[in-house]
Amino acid sequence: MLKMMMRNIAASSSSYCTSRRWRGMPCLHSNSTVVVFANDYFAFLHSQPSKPIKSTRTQLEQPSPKITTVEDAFNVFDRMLQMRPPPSVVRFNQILGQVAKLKHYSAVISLYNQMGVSRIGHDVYTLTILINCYCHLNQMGFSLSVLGKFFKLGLEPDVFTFTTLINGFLLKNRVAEAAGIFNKMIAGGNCQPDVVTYGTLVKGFCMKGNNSAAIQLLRKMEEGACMPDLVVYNTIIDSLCKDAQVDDALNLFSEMICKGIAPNVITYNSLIHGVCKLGEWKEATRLLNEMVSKNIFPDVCTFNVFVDTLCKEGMVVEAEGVVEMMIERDIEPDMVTYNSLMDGFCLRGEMDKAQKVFELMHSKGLMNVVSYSTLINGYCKHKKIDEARMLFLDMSHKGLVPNTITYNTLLDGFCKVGRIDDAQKLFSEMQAFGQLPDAQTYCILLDGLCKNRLLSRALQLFGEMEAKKLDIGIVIYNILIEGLFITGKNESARDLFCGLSSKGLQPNVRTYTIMINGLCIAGLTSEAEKLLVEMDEKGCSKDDCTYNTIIRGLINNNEISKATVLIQQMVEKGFSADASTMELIVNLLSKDEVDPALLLLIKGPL
DNA sequence: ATAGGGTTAG
Repeated sequence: MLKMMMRNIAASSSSYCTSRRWRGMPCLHSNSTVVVFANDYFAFLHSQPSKPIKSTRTQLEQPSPKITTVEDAFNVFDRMLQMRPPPSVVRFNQILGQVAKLKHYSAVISLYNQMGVSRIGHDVYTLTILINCYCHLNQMGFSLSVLGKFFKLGLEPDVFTFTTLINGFLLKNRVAEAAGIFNKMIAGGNCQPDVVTYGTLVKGFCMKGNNSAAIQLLRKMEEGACMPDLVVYNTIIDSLCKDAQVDDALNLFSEMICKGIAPNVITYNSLIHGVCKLGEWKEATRLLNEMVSKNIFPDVCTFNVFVDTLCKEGMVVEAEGVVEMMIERDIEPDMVTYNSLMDGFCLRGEMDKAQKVFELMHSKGLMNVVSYSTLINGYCKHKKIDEARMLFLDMSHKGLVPNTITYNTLLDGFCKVGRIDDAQKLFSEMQAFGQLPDAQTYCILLDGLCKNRLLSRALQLFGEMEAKKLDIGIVIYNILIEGLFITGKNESARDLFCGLSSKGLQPNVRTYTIMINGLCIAGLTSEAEKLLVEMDEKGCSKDDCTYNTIIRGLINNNEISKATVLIQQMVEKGFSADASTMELIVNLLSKDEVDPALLLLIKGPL
């Protein structure tokens, strides 16, 4: 089996380079890095003992039957309500708590209402569970009215209650209110925040992308307020990893260990995810080795990170190998696993295989909104819009509610095949069904309108965005500027660009590239070159797209020597010519208009 | 005895 997998890897490795991360590096090299990793990884896994199988004794020792479904809960609850005298509120709380853990928050609320009808009393625990459910259902208003109930009943909210509320506000991005409760706790004296309260706030900072504030709070905790625990460290380590600050994460990781706090599987999963995203396979393997040497065993999440990373690098065959290994090791692949695999096939355009995974999931009863969105995305990206639409209709029949991401995916699909009217219909439809458009929705639609040269409709949409007081960022202006160039409104494009700073916005690398492209097409290469200088001055570094754009622009305007200088610069910086730039260069070479050494430079040593 | 914070996929 392993040998078979190795053969698969060897056979498939040379052609499987779709990595964006290693763009600019010779393809073969990047692949061999991955293969080295994959070999190490597979060999490594086989050399490790399996995770100890849970003894059946502990299962027998469980005092009460565990509730695994909402139906169970309703049945047990019914029986309890009929008992005379009724069981204590503690028993009811246990059921509510378990259903809440299953994330069936509205079920908890209806169970709670049944308690009320049967005149079962409730206590601080009950109400705290209730608040938590309303928080997760985005109904902070009800959460607060439950808080009012405390006072009416003469109950004292405790640190659990306040922490739950703080978490609720943070989930809704209402940081000020969350901080308000926290400060009142500190000032109040009788209910001080504990490590969970601090941990919740740390998470809030991390969600806002403010890692340094999170670390500051950590330091404050260390000073004595209350000692940080593993969860607090995990929160920050994960956030650092998500922001590609893996070195900082690893430093914090060592610091944590020095303080005597042992990492767990979650810590390692975050770190492995972080290094995988950077393409650092060796480091991922090292961490995997390290965790097992500490008797921390990879779980479904760990494997999913590897499956997903391999899929995103185009190595679906290898990812399938990892899935087989999971099964071998008694770790059941879950929705996340299959969704990643499906996405991997979609990325490679192997839609039949993606469809097969989808059907497999269906037969296992493992389908969620993400599964549909992923496959819809696959079909859209390959312009099979009708298949995508069918799936979209099918998911509603299965009782799955399309979310904003699903709508965005399909919207983009319609736009990319030029079906703008369908897109705008869907845009109204999503709002009618209560799915709020987000920033990305507007970007997709605006871009669709611009790319299809429907500038007046684009400007109308932009007007709506302004009227709704939406936060209009640089990405939206990039789309508009490009749209103005596409429709030949060069002057307006330049005006919009020049007016950015007055709106408090900084052009980014994409903005400059769009400007450079537009100016070159208009024949204004010297102005485009001025922007290149401006980028340097403003510390906005050029990417491969910028280089390809200016080089193409110069060649098309017959400024070959200037183009040559930039080609050299591009290669020195580790970027490479894309297909269309390459075509232009090859064309020049055939006309003897450029130094043949240049081709070698671009293509690399033959 | 029962309640609150941390990991993976579109």
